[in-house]
Amino acid sequence: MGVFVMKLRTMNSNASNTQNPLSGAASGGSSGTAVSVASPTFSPLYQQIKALITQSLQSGEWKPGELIPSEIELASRFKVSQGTVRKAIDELAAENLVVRRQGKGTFVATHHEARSQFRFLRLAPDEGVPHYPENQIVEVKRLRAPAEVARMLDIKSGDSVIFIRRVQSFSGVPTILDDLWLPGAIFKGLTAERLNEYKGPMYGLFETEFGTHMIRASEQIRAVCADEQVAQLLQVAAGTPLLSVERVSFTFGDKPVELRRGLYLTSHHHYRNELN
Amino acid sequence: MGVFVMKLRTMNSNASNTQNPLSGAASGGSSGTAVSVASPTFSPLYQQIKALITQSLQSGEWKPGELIPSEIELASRFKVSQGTVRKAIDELAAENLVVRRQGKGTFVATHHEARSQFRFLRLAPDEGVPHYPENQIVEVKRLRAPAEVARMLDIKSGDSVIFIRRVQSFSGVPTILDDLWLPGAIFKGLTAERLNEYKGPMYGLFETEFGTHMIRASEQIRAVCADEQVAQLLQVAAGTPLLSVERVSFTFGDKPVELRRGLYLTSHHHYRNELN
DNA sequence: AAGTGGTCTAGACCACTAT
DNA sequence: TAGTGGTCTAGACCACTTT
Repeated sequence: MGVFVMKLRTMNSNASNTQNPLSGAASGGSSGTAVSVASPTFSPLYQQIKALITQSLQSGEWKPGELIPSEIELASRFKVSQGTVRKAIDELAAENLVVRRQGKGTFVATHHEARSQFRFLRLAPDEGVPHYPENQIVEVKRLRAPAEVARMLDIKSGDSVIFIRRVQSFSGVPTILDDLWLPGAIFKGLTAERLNEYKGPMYGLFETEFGTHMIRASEQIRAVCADEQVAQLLQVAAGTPLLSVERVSFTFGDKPVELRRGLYLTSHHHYRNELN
Repeated sequence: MGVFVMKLRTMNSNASNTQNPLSGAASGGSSGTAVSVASPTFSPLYQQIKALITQSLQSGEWKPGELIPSEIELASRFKVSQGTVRKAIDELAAENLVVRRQGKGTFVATHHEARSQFRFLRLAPDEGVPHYPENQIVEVKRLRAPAEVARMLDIKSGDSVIFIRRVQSFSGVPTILDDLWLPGAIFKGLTAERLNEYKGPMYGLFETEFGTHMIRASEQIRAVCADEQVAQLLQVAAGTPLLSVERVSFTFGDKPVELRRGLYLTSHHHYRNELN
């Protein structure tokens, strides 16, 4: 591994420390590692280290919830200073891929924690504290991906996808109707039983049972009116205004692995967003 | 100023460098400076420096768009290392209070820049690239703050507030109806003429003309139906579903200085949100 | 007491911009 | 050429957690 990093180091004119007087050698288009440069842009060492750590996260060398090696140990492994490892981990922590705990170590982020329950659920009650809703699976079936769905999931039209429809309720009041489309190749074997058995956030199940960790998502929000079918499922009058939240979720490598269309009843809840 | 920082330093058991062997002295509840501890919690030096820089931003010592002193100069002024100043500025940059430009320096953030035009405007067209909308001021008047508005703006019920109603259009199509309430004490002299004369983002005008820089905002989003009056202003049928976006904007010191209720037509646009 | 992340410093060199 | 922010290192000590 040391040699590997040395290689990386020489890929940039970045050898500033006196102990490693490797110089010049602007980014050569040599072997095609994951970190190799697509453009001849400058890439600092800590970014390369970050990429290496991310690879270990993706490959499952360190699993969600587990402790990763200490900064000193990683520095030794990669043959860089602790400060450089620290900066790499700083960015990973900012992206919620890992969680730092002073005195204990750095842990792989997981969706099985109270802390991250509301990271992807932005609907909050107008009054009172947020609660996690009850789930009711309405339907689970396999189908062939329509063109639109295939495009969003970056798979071929007609490929197998798993369709899930569920209703989420707060204190027994139906509030969210979700339709999900998941690539069949990744979520093979996902059934209504498994979804119903599982108590907790769906992304936790995906992470544990299918090895797929959602790391970010992109949402498009619109206002729509409930049609007859939706109105019945949410137990409201047809024509009731609803928030339409279309989400694409991504795992490592910016790979889309979930398409979701949520309809939110906002009579007593709202979608919360902080602009910074 | 040097003495001031020395004081700060001794407020924590934080004097780790060998050149400044000030020791112990756990946070005493002494004099009430801006940085003084409300709770006896540990506050690192760079946070204190960050607070001092923020004060200079708030006081207008460095105005929006201007260059602030270099890291080395600030380090000298505050009698700390460049690395400590750097970490303070890193956080200010992450919060969009300043902008770093390699080789040029660090600048005070401003709302008069293409970069930040869409920081507080999340409505994007379903197809094509985002554009900044045309403004049409419908109404500007002074009134006494209703209880609800006063509560949100942290002023007294009945205090003077300025009410603004405007319509924003994309390519001539009315899409956003905004109602704004601003504290009269801060925005004294704001008229329809000034709003109409001014080309560019409203927050830029607030920043330049009223010395009030919005630094963050909190939004609550719901789905509603257009009533008769709204429908007429947006030139749609009554009952059309609209996004209701209720925003409270804050300036330094978490002081609320704007209440805004936007109604967004989402037939050909959507509210974009990235979850990380 | 030992190990972890968190802070702070000092010094070197690199990348970028302006003069 | 000089000045700025950006990266990298090495070493010290602090705060927190566990043994």
